[in-house]
Amino acid sequence: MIYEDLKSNLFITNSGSCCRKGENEHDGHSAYGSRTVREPRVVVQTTSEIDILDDAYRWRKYGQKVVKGNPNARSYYKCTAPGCSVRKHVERAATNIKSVITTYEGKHNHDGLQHVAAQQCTGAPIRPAAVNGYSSALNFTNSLYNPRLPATGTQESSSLDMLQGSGLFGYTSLGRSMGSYGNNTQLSDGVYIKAKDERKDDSFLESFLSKN
DNA sequence: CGCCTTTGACCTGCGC
DNA sequence: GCGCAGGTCAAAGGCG
Repeated sequence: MIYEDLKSNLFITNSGSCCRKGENEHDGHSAYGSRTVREPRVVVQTTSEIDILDDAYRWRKYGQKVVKGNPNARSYYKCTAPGCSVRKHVERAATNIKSVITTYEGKHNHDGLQHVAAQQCTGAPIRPAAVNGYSSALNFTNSLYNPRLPATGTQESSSLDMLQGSGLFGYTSLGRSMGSYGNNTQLSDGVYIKAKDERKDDSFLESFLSKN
């Protein structure tokens, strides 16, 4: 209802916009405030009860911050895979509590699915706490998993197709892992991709896709 | 025991 | 130069 302004935003941006100092350092280890985010950035906006869009990778939360203009804190996650420095930020839209904006930075240098598969084989949890915290409030439609949601479904669910269609992030397969959690991560309707900078998007997307 | 979340402090970049 | 805002680190505690 309210997500007028925010609705339907799944866009990929290629950052590097902001700053650039110390780009060699990568990993952001050398500097604290490494807004030196030079990696491709993908912004995914979903309409979901849960904060976390489970994407077949394991993430460790390393920080949380309240950003200006948004009463909802933004959470910072890092991919826990060794050698993988991909980060993501998750925040709820100020205007719509159900809108979850997830920003990915960097490229996974490993196979998320296999990673997950391994996790699942070993019985290791993938996204424990954060998801669990919300799971009770969910009805497990698991729309990401189901590529063929009934057209009569909600607006949110219908948007999935677009995502699936674009193959973005290979969410098609990611859904598998999501299925295991039963996350009801629904993308808002009219999801689209916006490439700010075409240059790296492709490789970035490819990397996402190739991992699946 | 290992992994993850929480939380406060710290650092950096940017605008004024 | 100063203050603000955003981003990250690291210690402590919790949970499976």
